[in-house]
Amino acid sequence: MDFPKMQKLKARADVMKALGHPTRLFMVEELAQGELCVAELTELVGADMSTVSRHLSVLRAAGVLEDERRGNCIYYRLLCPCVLDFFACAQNVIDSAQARRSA
Amino acid sequence: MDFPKMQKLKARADVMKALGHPTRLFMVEELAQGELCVAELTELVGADMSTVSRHLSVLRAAGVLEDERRGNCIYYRLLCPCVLDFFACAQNVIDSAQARRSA
DNA sequence: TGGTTATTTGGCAAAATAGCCAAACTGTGG
DNA sequence: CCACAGTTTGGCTATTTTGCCAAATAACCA
Repeated sequence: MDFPKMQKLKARADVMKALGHPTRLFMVEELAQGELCVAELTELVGADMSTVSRHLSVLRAAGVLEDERRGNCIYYRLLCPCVLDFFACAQNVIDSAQARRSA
Repeated sequence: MDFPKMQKLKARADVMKALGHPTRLFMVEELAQGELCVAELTELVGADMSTVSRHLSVLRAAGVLEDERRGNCIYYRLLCPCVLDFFACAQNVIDSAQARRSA
């Protein structure tokens, strides 16, 4: 496999990987309805704020979210709503597997 | 967060996570064009066959692939082609981030 | 200036992942 | 039955990820 192709694969995999954690998936779902600050997300997630902050930075690094400081708070926003389509497909994968197991 | 919701999130995250590796992404791309056996995928990937086999089992466990034995060979098939849409979206995320950095 | 709130970062330990080798397993054909 | 090709699994180490605490940073207000 040549190097540029490899890099492209890695970049794409990083986006998927960023979404490959329950907490991060949850936060993306919540942010689909509008921006939220770290404190609000921390409340929703129910983990340490430092943990939430780290998850957010993973999503930001992957290009999924962007942040904006307003006063004391830092608000996070969903950048590419197309990632929401992942959820439906992932559910489809799960449901199909379930149906296959039942059959 | 209640327990059933948590489990649903985890299941979806597992699908994303399964796709969150360059080698696995590559294999899914190749399998989009038709089934391949482990030996063929090993040749394409260029890693140890045991490594390829483990990656395939991750994708199978996530419900992305299914396998079928025919004689000596085990063929893997893509189950939900909708995962291919992930690729376009992931590229979109990457390109948008790139554009933002340039601006 | 100092105090307070919101957030990130450093540091650490536990857990998960990745990759290789070697051994085991599965079906084929003599 | 044996030998062989294709595949998976056990076992190991190296690396990465996760999550908490504590300390640092950033912006507000008095």
